Amino acid sequence: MQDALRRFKADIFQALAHPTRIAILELLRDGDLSAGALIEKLGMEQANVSQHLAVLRAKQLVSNRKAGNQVFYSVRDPILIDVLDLMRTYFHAHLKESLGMLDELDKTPEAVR
Amino acid sequence: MQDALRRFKADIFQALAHPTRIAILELLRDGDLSAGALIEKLGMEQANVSQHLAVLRAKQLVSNRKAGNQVFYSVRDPILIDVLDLMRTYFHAHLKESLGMLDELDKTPEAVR
DNA sequence: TAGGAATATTCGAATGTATTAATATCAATT
DNA sequence: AATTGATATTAATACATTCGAATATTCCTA
Repeated sequence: MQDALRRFKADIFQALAHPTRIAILELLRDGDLSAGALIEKLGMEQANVSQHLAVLRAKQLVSNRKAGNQVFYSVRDPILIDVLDLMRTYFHAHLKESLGMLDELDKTPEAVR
Repeated sequence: MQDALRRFKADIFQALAHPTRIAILELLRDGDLSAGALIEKLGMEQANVSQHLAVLRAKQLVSNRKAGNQVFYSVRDPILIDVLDLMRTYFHAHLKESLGMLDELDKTPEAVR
């Protein structure tokens, strides 16, 4: 049982373990977006984004609703946003040591982080 | 820059994306443990655990200190524990739907979750 | 109902990750 | 300095993930 739980947790983290999927969740932070809107904002291949969305769907991190021609995605549980926020705190505390990005970080507009 | 940040975040999540590594962090929750103690508690191959520890070290999720013959590990930043706790809340909210574990879950002693 | 727009799926090649077995390193002890 | 105990590293194999290209599906509208 413990192990099943940990596999479940690991699966969620695995779903978060890609820059594009993180970008998607961050874009969905403030509300729904259509697949097309995501593709445009990400500036990536349609198929690629669609595949990443499939991963997020499979792990149930997002929910989707069809509206005619389009599919709108949203973050399924706001706890996930809390997790991302907590991690952001973590990243800010450790990015400097981990990479040599301290100067760049300080110059980065708030909105970007 | 944005992208570098997301790669960094994804890397951290990647480090968390394995049941054994989650188990290690959970074992380290309440204090340091030697590699040997971890190996014993996990009941896994020495080399395997050591490699997972290497991943956690590489991503700086744990710190280690040598004490003679042994190496003691600890969670480097308590925020990580908070993240795991948040995730636990998440799992409890969604485990039932995600897997068919509801019965097992209800039978599981509190201490295990 | 044919065509077009939006999205999803499948396939293959490249790359990355996990595991085991074998070996190496390092510190303590004799 | 040789041996032992604790931990780390390397190498090989198996398995999973990612990506782009091509194709399929679904819904809308002419």
